[in-house]
Amino acid sequence: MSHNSRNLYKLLQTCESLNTLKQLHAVAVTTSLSSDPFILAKILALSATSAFSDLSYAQQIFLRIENPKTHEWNCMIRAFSASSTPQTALSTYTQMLISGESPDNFTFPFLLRSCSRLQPPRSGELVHVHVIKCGFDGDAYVQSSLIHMYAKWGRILCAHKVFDDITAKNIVAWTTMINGYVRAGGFEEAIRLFKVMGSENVKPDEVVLTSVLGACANLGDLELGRWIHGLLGEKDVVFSTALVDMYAKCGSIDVARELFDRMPQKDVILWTVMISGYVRCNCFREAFNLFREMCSENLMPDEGIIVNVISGCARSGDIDIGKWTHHYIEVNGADYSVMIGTALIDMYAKCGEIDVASRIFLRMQEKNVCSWNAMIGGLAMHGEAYSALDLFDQMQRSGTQPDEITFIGILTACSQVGLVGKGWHYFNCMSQAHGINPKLEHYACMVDLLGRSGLLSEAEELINNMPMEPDAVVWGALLNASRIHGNVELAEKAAELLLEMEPHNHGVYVLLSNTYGSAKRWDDVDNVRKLMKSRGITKTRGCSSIKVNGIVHDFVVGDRSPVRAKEIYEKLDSLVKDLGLMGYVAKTSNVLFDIEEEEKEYQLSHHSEKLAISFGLISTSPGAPLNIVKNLRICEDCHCFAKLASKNCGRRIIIRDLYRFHHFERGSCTCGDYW
DNA sequence: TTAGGGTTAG
Repeated sequence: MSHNSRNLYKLLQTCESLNTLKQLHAVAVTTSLSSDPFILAKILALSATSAFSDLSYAQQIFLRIENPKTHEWNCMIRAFSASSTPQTALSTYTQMLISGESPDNFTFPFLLRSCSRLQPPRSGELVHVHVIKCGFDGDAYVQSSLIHMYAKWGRILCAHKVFDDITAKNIVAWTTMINGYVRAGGFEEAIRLFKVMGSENVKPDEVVLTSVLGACANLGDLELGRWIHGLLGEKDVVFSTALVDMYAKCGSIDVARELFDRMPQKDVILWTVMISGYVRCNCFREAFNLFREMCSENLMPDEGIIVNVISGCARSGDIDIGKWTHHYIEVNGADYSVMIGTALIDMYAKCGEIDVASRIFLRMQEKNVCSWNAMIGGLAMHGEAYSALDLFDQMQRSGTQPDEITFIGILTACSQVGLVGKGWHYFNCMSQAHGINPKLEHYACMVDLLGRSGLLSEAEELINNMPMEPDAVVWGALLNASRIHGNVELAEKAAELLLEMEPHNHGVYVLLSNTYGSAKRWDDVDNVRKLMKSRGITKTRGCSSIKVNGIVHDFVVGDRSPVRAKEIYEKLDSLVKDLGLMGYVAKTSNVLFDIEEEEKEYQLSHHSEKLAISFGLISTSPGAPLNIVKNLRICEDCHCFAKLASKNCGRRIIIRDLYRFHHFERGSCTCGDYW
């Protein structure tokens, strides 16, 4: 190396921006120093893989290298492996082989990283064969890269096979394997491996412990999580973020917040973790406050945070914040991503604005299975069963493969309109045509569908033939169906099993009691109430909220204090009267007390008032006349007034057909409000 | 020049 070359090389080593690099490159060209292989290789490396890399610039340089050696090829493969087009790394590798250069131990880790980012198996398996042929299967770096690739593809057994074949496993191999299990949802296995690692005297570091924290978070293993915290304290931001996430997911949201506040430097992921922690704990106000705090600090929220905030709105039913966030996206960014679009569809659907959800869905350029699922599920939730089924056909025509969530939406849709035959068809289709084995949730949907349609013995038979143990949701569906169809015997059986599983679930007592009430078995009603009392179980009072112009109005059963209560109840009385003229007769058999018919009817209509208001049947806007909104319907079971829409104020209205509605609170019908 | 770690939608 000449004196000039050495000086230029030194300058290149201190180069920190693309501009400087380009200037130094110009110097090299004008002084003919670019013919020096060391100089050119350094310029190539900086343009291809540095923090300020420019891939097309690197490609231009590479093309001018006459006979690139393995080192230069590696440089390009490495650059492509991290680029948005990882498949280019593979074609570069092929060109390298054609050019006559051989891969070395550095080539494969880059190449395998590219493969891990592509759909399996593509060329990944072929690269694995090359690894073996070239004799690099004993290289520790290559082995870890192979484990990583298979694990990322979800082929955890292949990954484990590679792992098992390593005679001297280093900490990186252990970490890759443990993390592979965490990604695949094998949390217990991850922790088991971590313990084996300890028994083999491999000292854990913060990287492997970060993965183990992920397993603790998902298993709710606060004890192990705390132990890890005690072991390392609060290391770098990645480890500390995993700690915050672990505490939040284990329910210790306050500890998570303390840690978050203590962090000297907060990056976007840390903010996301804290906000999503609040959303998960149903602390929506805190989540939103933190989101605004972040925005006010001029930190640009990324996709993850926005998705979190929107999903918080979907769950809390706070459409105002949802719309604010939607507006924020429209103002600050152009098109929204698949994830944000999907979250918006879900939010609008759950907040009752299915038309807005549909418009967003139609506008989305790119859709994945989640987007279709959100829309199908949204339509099903709104009782638009046939639209949901049509969309399912469209989805298949578009080439998107349905998954297990899709079928939950489809079966829910069938349940809405009592499509028993179609329900069976889709249920069977799942495994036969799509290779998806029905899970507990699908069985619960089928039991619900059959049960509601009056096919109680078929529903019971399905439960008896399930390949897994039925859970509380499945028995709950049967109990509810038994209540609807007045089958006391079956209701008792379901309730008994349910109470074994969930002795404190007041909904079970309510449903059972209602079933006895329908059968006029007042002594049994009384017994259930005594049982509840002796077990210290109290029924939470039914409550609905509606937010009008930023003010939340709560309507609790029997509470007559809401704003404009007098007007509302007067309106309601006239509504009930009109309904009577229209031929509506309240079905009072579900009311539990052995009271006069007239009194029952009164209770029913005035229970319904809060729902009528909640669901927008009666406008409560200040100054606005109390109008009855169109599309009034009555729930045959619980007599609520409902509109052809649903709101997710912690409750859902599920529509079966034009004049038959059912009002649910996550699995148990709130008809139980009529105590 | 090479391998391992944190979040997020249905």
